[in-house]
Amino acid sequence: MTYEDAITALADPTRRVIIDRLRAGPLPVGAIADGMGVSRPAVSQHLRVLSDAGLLTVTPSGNRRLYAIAPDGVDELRRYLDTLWDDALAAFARAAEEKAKGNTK
Amino acid sequence: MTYEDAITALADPTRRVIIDRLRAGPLPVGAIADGMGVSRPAVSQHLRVLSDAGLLTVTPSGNRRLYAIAPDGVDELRRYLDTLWDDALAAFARAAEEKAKGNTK
DNA sequence: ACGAATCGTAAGCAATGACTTACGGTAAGT
DNA sequence: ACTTACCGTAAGTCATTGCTTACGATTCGT
Repeated sequence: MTYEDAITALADPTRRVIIDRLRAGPLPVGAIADGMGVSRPAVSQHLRVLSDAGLLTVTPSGNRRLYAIAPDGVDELRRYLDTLWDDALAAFARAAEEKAKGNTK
Repeated sequence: MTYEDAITALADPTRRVIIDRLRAGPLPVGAIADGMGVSRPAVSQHLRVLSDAGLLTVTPSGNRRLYAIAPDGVDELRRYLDTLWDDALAAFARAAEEKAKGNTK
């Protein structure tokens, strides 16, 4: 649910492939696993991790289960990186200013 | 150098603590490691990973080495999440539209 | 010039995690 | 009803990786 879970989930290459496959829209597990190089149970486990991290939503549809990217989960991680970026820029500017002040030579 | 290295680097909790300590500005290794619960060599290894991922810059200053957050590296990861967020929103809107169209009953 | 401080690297170890095969459970088709 | 399709879970294996201790290299202080 936190951005830490999200970033941990996205750290795995296989899970990023799954996310990429869902960029165009929701897919059932079989379609996701098809031609991915890993077994379908492995994909199921990854889907579980991504769902727990809040990055995916599941909607059972009859026999199958449709997975889709959850914009809210992505946004949470996005906001963390925004604050990190702001702080980094501020620190960078401050360091440049200090350096300029110290240039007495 | 890629966003994949960056996200892998940020997946570790200890490394996120290091990043947090650098938000206010550059610090030498000793100051980063002080009171962190892990040994200084461990911090050095983490700094190496973060640097390789393009998230930190190193500026040797005499005896010490100052580490600072690299805004460019953070921005690269930020842009990846932005595109992911855009696609997720578009897919979400499309799915909602399809659902509305299918509501003949 | 000599000792202390700062830091990176090497080697070894233990824990985490990603994968496989096997199985059970529910829905769809005939 | 019975078979087939779709999916999650359990147990076990193997590679990855984060940590520690030990060591070497460079720089500062006196």
